[in-house]
Amino acid sequence: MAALQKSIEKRNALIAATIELVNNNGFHATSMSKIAHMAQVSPATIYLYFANKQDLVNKTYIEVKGKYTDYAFETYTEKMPVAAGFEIIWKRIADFKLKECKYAMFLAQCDNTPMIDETSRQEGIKHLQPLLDLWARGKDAGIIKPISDYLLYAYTINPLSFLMMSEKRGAFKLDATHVEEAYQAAWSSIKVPA
Amino acid sequence: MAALQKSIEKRNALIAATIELVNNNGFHATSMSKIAHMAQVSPATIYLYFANKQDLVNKTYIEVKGKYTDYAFETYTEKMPVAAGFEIIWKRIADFKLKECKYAMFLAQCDNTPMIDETSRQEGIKHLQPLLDLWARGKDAGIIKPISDYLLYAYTINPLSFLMMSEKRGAFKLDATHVEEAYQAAWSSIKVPA
DNA sequence: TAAAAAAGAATGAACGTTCATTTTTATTCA
DNA sequence: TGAATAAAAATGAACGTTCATTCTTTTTTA
Repeated sequence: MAALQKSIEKRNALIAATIELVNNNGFHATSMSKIAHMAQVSPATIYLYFANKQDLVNKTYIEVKGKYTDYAFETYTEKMPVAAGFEIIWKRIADFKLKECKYAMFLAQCDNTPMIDETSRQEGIKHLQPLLDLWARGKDAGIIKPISDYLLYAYTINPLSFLMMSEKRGAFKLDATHVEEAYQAAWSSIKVPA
Repeated sequence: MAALQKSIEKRNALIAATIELVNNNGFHATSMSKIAHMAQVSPATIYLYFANKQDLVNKTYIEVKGKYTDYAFETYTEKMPVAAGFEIIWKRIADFKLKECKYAMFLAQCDNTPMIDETSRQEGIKHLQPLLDLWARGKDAGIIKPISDYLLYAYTINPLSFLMMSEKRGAFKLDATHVEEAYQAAWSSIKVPA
């Protein structure tokens, strides 16, 4: 059992090192030997846990995407009214992007480059289903505009990535006031006018 | 004059090759020899036009960003009313992201990875000034919500990047109806309610 | 005919990955 | 319980390849 324990620690260390190095230097400048060095492991050891570099980065992506969606839906239940449920999910996601911004940055990089295999990308999307279901409920009830889920995502959730990135670059501080303003902007853009 | 002419053609070919290869394979998998081959030039020749790979990609970024902002503001003048001016700029940008999507994809990749030097990044931002001025006018007139320009950008312009990327992946078709819906969402999110 | 532009071949460094060993762990038997 | 041993995990060195860049030579231009 101690052996398995140790293995999981090493795997976690490798994934953590991958995230940090890719965030700071990009995928192209992140070599297997640098990942190994940061995880305090031999380069050869990586290949006991992952088939190759592509597999390592794919698995890292899926793992981080999982953390993201788990966090997003943790306090949400399907019984909640549409508007309240949306606010809860939106604010959890905002929270995640602020508090776990190393994860959010990694996802932003993955989502805007060809570094992730298409299959792994789709694997990561699956867990957003509760949000899509909420939107379907909202459209049926005439609370949310009857437009594509891609548009809804683009105007509510995705802006948070831009804001997180701007903050990371030091151009902008996303404090509690800004978060509330951002939420109002998000909700304004998709709610059916009274 | 023929010599200079030829030089500009080669430079353009190198920049076009860089955009295409980076879009398809990412910065990490785009080698100088592949760029040279696609531009029908010797690898050594690249170094007559650019100091090194980083310089090549920085200059490509600035050039593409210039095309983007030139296009965005082409039909806009400062005399226009706020709402009309915003609609014109927004729709020009939407147009650019749809019609010149190879440029838009390249910018999305640059803006979400560490592949561009910070100085080149800031060089590229400068040309957005007319939009910032328009927003200042709109805030003064009580037409646009008095919130940070980063929030305004995040909720109006940036969603177009996400939609363009979704379309590029084949998940979504951004037709004229969707563009109009997206514009309404954008404007709803930043206008002061009546 | 001199200068500028371009070329292909060559460079050392760094890459991802594999290989031959060594170290660690778990199991077996006294 | 403790030495013997087999299996698993981990290693550092080495592999062939590819990289960005430079060097020397050739071609083109003025």
